[in-house]
Amino acid sequence: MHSIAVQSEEVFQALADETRLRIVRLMVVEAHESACLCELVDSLLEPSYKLSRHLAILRRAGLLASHKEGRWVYHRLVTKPTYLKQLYATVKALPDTSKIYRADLKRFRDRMRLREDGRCQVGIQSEAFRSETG
Amino acid sequence: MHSIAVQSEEVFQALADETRLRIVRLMVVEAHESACLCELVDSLLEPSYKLSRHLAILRRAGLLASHKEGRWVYHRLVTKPTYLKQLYATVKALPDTSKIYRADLKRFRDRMRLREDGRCQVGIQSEAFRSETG
DNA sequence: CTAATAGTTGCACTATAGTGCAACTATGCA
DNA sequence: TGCATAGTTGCACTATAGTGCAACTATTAG
Repeated sequence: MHSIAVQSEEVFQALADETRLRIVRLMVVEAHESACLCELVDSLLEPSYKLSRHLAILRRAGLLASHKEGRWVYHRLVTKPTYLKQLYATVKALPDTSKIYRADLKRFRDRMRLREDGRCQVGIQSEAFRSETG
Repeated sequence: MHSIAVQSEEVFQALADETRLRIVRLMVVEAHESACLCELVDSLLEPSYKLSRHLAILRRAGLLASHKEGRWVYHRLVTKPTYLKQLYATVKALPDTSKIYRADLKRFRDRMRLREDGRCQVGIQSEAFRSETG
């Protein structure tokens, strides 16, 4: 799973970008759960191409594992090596200095409620979420 | 001390560089101790202008606090907010994938032994340390 | 089969970050 | 006082990272 070949500073590089940190902040809330791209798109109000790219970086750094179910790719946090557990503890302890996180989290929780049978079925709903927080 | 104005991703940016991570890896060993630039120069075998720059970045991100004693500036880790404690726990748990850290640590320990009265008095000794590890 | 769409990626561009060289500032010693 | 040196920083440059647009691939529904 987690490749020993990943350079140590790469895990910090993975979180050194605002968007990627926003993604991981949402996912550490329920670290055993997964989220698909459209759920993240709706929560973060960021374009899918952008988030798809960032998810790839997180995956390459060993923080995310992904699996496909039909059209949907679900991403979950990798929690196995100790240092990743510690890293997520760091993320959880961060203050919300720019207030972005709280709004992200609310949208995320609302968005996850749209699941049916524990899976995302509705695709991207950004327009609805955008006007809610407008 | 630690400024509330620091952006969250900045603490990860601070460690997203190999050299800066090498610095912090040495300092977490004895988190209550401090080190001056020449001690780090000799341990990491990197030029002083480079390390001085990197130390400034770590300071700006809130990870380091510095104080001057005569010609020497001593730097120590800031441990106060919970997330920094967690961050250093992450650093401690990292594997030494590229084997650099072990050599750094040995030089660091050797170099700290050159202190007199708990203070660095000898200035930069890189040449001596370079041939030791040559 | 066609159309819609979740998700990915090429290309080109802009923005940001790291660093070598040289010079500077501050401190201590002879 | 002059010299040495710990430590810092300006300048110019190279390297790296993020992103918008457009196009692509894979899956599903009608």
